[in-house]
Amino acid sequence: VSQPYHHGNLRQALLETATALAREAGPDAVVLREVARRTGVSHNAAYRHFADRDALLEEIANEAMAQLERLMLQRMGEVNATDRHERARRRLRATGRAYVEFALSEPGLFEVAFDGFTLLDADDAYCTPLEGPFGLLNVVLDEGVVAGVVTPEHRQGAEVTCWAAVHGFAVLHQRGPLKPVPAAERAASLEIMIDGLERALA
Amino acid sequence: VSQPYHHGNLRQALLETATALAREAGPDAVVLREVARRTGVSHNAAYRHFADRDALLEEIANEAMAQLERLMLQRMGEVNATDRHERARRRLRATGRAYVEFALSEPGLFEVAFDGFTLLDADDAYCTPLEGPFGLLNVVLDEGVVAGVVTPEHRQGAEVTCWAAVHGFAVLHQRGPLKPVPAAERAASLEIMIDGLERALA
DNA sequence: TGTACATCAGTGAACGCGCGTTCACTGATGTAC
DNA sequence: TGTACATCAGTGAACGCGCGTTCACTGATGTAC
Repeated sequence: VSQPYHHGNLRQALLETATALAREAGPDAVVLREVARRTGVSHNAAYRHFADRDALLEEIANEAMAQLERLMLQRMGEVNATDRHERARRRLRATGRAYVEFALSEPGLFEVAFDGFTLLDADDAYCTPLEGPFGLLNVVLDEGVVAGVVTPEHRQGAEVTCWAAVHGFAVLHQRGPLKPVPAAERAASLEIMIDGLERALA
Repeated sequence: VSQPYHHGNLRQALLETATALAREAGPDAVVLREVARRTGVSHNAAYRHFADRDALLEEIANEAMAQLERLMLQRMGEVNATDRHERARRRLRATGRAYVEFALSEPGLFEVAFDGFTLLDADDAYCTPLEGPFGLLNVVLDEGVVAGVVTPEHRQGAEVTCWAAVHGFAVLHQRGPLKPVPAAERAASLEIMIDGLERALA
């Protein structure tokens, strides 16, 4: 037999295939039978490792969210200004830019990351997420207050404003009516928006 | 026969049923066979009136977009300030609020309205939409410039900033991670965001 | 005014597709004695 | 060191589902003469 009966690390292999499918075409493309096919395994083998399709999707979503966070952290880390004020400003901007960058360069993963919430009920417990991209945004905003980039009065609710702006920008350009806007113009208009956000927070 | 063989206005009836389905559960719920079932007609009768499922969906999407625009116009019209500056300010705010109001009160239609663009290719011709909700936003922003609510330097790109903000706000609360935020808190945070946008434009 | 006939609107059966999930199974692995 | 046996991982067939779309049809309508 060319392939051993026991795969060895099927769980990981399935996750990778599924992630690849998600990258290519979003959540709907993550189809159990196709994942199995591509991994070269029978169509029901996945049930040894995941309760059902939703469980598999959830893991991909978590990983995607982590990737988004990692990119934000990386872009923040690339800021090398020494001046405290300037540094906080740039880190704030870098965070927002990274969010949009991820959404537009990995549309499938971005979609998967935010799709799980559809199942969420409107009257589920609301736990302020201190972790993840949202948590990171809060950190950077707090830095902004300390460095004088964000006025204390404008700090409250700033998370939502900033998040909404970058998220909306991403969605409108990724799969919305602004999809045909050329990349250069899109980049310019993102800078304009971030300028505006800075003014809103100052 | 209780029902006449010829329906008389089947096209309209199908559209209404389909819109009802879209309202209840979004684009995926608009299933030809279900539309036919609910309209009390054979499952393929729709093909006399629509080329295919996509054609039907597109009509619902257009109608949904028109409804969104109508709500925005209505809320703008309800502003009764006489002072020019105050009036422009309030109309601007009302426009944004109406956008979010529609998205959250008619999530299914809102989703349908923006779903058609998924098929759009990234390198399709980019025609600045002078009509529709986006056009309306531009009108209100121009009014803002005249009335001194929006600085001329900040007018450029303001459409995208404002649109992105309200759209992101809507999406995050409608089917995103902010879904569990209670209505009162959500309303307050929307006002904070609009305050911020005003500062960004001034 | 009456009737033949073209046209239109709706029907019922069928095609082809693909999915998620379950069932009873078989092949491989490793551990206790 | 060798072997019985429990356990685990993967298989193949099948179930039940529902969809969009097409085909050849039939029932109703209206118009030309």
